[in-house]
Amino acid sequence: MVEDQAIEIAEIFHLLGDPTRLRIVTCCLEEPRNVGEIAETVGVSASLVSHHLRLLKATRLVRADRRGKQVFYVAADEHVQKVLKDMMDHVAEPHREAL
Amino acid sequence: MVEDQAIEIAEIFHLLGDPTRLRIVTCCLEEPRNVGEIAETVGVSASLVSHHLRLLKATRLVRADRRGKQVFYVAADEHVQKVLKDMMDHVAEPHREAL
DNA sequence: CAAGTAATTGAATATATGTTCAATCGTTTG
DNA sequence: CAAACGATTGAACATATATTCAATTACTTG
Repeated sequence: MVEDQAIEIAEIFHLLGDPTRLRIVTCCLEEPRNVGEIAETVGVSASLVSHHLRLLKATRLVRADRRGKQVFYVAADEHVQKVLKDMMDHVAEPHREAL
Repeated sequence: MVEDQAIEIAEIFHLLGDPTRLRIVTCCLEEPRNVGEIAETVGVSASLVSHHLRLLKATRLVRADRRGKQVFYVAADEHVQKVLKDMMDHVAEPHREAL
């Protein structure tokens, strides 16, 4: 893997590497959710959610869609879903000791 | 996703979210590589590689195997490979503008 | 157009983190 | 056993980052 690729991919992993941000992404993985919903679901302030969404949007991990006063966010594509699913499998798998 | 899961998964993403560390993991993805090889391939000091490998080992993303003076490291399981592959697909995909 | 609601922004801060350098440890071998 | 080699460790430091709070923007509606 060349360094440019590594930097680009690491940037995405880095975004998913914060618990709050990860929960924000998973919150709008299936269907668009507005900032208020996300904030309540994740259990943090709308301000914090907005800060995180700005980063996620900048890297195209989510897309924004304003409807009146609210802004709805949804996960950008299916790769994110696959990555998350693989990672959940990884965590679910029992640890192998002393191979 | 519950918070405990989020924290555990985010911890792994966080480890892959640093370019140097990501390159270290990909370096020993196919076959075991010793610290010196990894350091030369990635282009950083053995000390830095060792620091990163300690974190990666603690989260079971890599496993260590000493052979004489050298210590060989290899990626822990196939989930990491799948996750990396999905992410490379994601990056490779052309960006969709103005959907 | 004023009030109210939803979301964003910016500054400030406390904390976490990547990297370097020197010292130490574990192993082999002369 | 001493020297050499590979790897690890710890301290120190500069930088990055998550979070909070207050102020501001965007939009709707009375």
